[in-house]
Amino acid sequence: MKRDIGCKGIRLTSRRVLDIVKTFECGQCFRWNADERGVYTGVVKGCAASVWTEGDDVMISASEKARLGFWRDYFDLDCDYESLRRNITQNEYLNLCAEYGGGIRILRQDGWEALCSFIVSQCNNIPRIKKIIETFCNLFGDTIEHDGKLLYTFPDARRVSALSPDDLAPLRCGYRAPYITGAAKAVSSGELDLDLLAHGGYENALRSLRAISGIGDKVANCVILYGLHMMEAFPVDVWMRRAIKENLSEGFDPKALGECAGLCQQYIFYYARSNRS
DNA sequence: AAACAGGCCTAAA
DNA sequence: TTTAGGCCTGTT
Repeated sequence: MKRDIGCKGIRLTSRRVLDIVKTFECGQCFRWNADERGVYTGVVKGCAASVWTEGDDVMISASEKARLGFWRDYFDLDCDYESLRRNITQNEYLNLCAEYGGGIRILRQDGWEALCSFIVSQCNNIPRIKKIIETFCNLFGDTIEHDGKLLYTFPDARRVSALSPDDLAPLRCGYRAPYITGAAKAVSSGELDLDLLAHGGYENALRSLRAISGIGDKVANCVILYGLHMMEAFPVDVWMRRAIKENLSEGFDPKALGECAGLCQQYIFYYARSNRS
């Protein structure tokens, strides 16, 4: 019912700054789900929220536990995307992608969740990725209540490190199961310190992540971009490879995009996926 | 039925 | 350093 939502929400930002449908559906995250009214509900770092659009405003209803600043950070609202976008307008194709993807935010997700999620994503499709992660949370996460409903947190690395690949059989994630438990052991033991990596530079993060079994160049770049919040990361999958080949010059180098690379990648990816045949 | 899906690992040149 | 084949599973 609409009235419930109307009274409890507070304004997060404008719809021009944050397009929730594009942001949640552009493939960077897997745990936000819309109801029939278009209200998205998700759990971030143990905190639940519902987000929706009302006229020109984006509204949010979250528990007391997480202040508004927490969600502003998650949606990267302190970063000026307009100035980032100016860096790519000189190329006609990139400009088209940027126009099409206007309102997309690169979410500042939890590093461990991003790590697991993109391990699961390899050679997989989005509905199945979402299902595997949902089962993962339902089985091994903690329960929290939000808006009268029971939700699940993403299981932390310590919890998962105590599991065997066989324990993950209900996920039906196949050969990825040992990758997940192995990564959990690396993170919970401190061998892989994601907080440290977030401040230690792109190249260092890439090297450290790739040392983990099951993490190659593509997954590592996704973790760096979505989980460690380094905008120079530029994940290239089969969609990106094709889009680049068909639309950009042979000498295209994402490094030239600098701090805009990650956002630019998201625009290209979203445009390619949205206009597939 | 057989191929493919938002890769990665290993073995082999 | 690059390339082929295999891999869990679900869908087409």
